[in-house]
Amino acid sequence: MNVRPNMLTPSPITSTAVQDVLSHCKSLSHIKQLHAHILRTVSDHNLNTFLFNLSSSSSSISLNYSLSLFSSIPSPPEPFLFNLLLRNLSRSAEPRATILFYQRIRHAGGRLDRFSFTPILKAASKVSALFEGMELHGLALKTAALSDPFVKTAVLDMYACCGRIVEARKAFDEMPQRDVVTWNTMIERYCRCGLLDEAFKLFEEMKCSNVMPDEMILCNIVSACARTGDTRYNRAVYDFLKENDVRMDAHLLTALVTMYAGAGCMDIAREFHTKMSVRSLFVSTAMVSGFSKAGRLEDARDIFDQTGKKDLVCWTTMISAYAESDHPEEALRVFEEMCRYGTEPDEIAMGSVVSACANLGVLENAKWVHELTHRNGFESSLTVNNALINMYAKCGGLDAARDVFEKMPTRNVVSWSSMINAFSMHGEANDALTLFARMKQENVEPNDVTFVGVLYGCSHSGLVEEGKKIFASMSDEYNVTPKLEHYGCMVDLFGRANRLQEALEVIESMPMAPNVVIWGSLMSACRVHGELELGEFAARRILELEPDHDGALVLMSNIYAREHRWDDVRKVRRGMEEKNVFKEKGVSRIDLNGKSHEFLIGDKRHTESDEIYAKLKEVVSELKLAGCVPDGGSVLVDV
DNA sequence: TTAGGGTTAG
Repeated sequence: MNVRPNMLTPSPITSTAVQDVLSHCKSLSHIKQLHAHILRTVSDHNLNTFLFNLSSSSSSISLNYSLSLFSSIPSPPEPFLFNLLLRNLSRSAEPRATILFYQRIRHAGGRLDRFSFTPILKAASKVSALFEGMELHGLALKTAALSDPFVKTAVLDMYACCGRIVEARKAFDEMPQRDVVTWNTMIERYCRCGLLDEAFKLFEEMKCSNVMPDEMILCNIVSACARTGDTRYNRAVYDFLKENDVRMDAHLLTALVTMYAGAGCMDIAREFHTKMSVRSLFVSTAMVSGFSKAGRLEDARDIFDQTGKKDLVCWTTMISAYAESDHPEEALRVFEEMCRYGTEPDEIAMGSVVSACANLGVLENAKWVHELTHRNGFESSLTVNNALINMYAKCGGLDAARDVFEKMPTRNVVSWSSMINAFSMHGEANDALTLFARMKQENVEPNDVTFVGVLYGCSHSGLVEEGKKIFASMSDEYNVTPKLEHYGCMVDLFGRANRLQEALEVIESMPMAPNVVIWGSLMSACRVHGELELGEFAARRILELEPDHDGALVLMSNIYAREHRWDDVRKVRRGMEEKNVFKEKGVSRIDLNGKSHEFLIGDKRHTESDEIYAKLKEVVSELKLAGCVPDGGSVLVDV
């Protein structure tokens, strides 16, 4: 770089030349050379231009150099000289430097003008410097800069960012006039600290005050609506946008798509999604997630396939979509594809793969995925290990689940609950209770999920008294309010133990309305114990809630059949056929030497079907000899 | 020679 046209008599360079040369300065020594040249030409004007241009740069070298220049100026500088520097310091990675510089100006007896306040206040907001912010507020009041709406909005924002939302609102209320930016600042800050109702109230007030909301404000309102999870707001927003013909930019569309996708309104989400000219990965991932939650896997896959460069979150969304909707094989395929494309899984991605394997229910696959987690370095990951416990439990690998649990370096309440649930699922209620006691010894607070596991174990193993005690301890000892599923466990506990009256009492004493599952539990208990009258009562309650409930309809027709009310039987059966209601069939699956064998009721598809039925006959006759008589009551008409 | 507001996925 050569900024010296003549070594002996340097001539002054023009402002544009200063700007141009400065833009080519790559290091501190370049800047110093230029500075030296300007000093030798003794031009105040050029020095100011030099300062301006230094201050307008975003590089920290230039900003630091202009700071050092200011400290060498003997008399207090005029605001027009440093306002640009304040602005760029406040936007830099070190906003605190703005406040330090401001303090130096004050110390040197310099004054601020209305343009100086906003960047310093902004810096105070960024670093939560409430004390300095308040000082500036006072100073603005004294110098009448506060009459400037920009300064007032910055003061408001400073209070809100420093956690003083009440003071922010006070500043807002004191403003004689508010434009759309002021309204938005206040609304956005309310949203940020979770005061959504206040934000909505203010939005309504704003509309009454004849200020038209713009896309930024609507963006905030939409995101607030999404956060409430209250779908009534969604419709209101939609109508407002349609009625007012609002212009929509990418931010607003993003907020809209994520809100509607999150709420499961996928057709509206798609409407906005197609309006986007550039679709960010965020938005596409939100669409994939929304479609998969709405059970529309093919639509989810379409969006996923249309998405160009995918990141880990996007891949994971698709993997869990398949894992959670009974397509575990597809989940594993997508995972393998992701790895082929060179995306390394993290804990969450790995957890989704593990839960896909859990739903596959095949122990061989479970072992394979377990190895995979080790190969990827997740041996000590809490979430992955928790998922492994659940996976092994669902795949019949109780010992493997226990092994994972015992080897975990750290455990949380999820780990304990998962292991307790694993024991309960396998009918090992005593082990579940022992583990529950150990959990207590190790001072891990149980949560509602833990109690579902413990109570489930008790009900399946007939530990009625133990179950009663534990249920009572929930609120007495642990401050966990029983939910619907806990009452369900209690109904099941009494029902299985043929204490049907007590089961009914649980239902009657519940603080919430019993659902189909609760009545269903009572109904099956009645069927098993031949309590037809109470069973019919439960079945009727179910049919009130869900007229096509297969189990209740089958039970009703069986009851009528026992009583030889054949007309009623035919009526129920015909109704079921007309409405295409079929008893959902339970599937049994056995994995043998890496092969999975599936059986339905009356199923003859298996290649060794004849041998299997012959063996079954043998077993049943041995059972009869041992005094066990199969109950044909519930298959009277069903078969 | 300058100024105040935004969204978002597993």
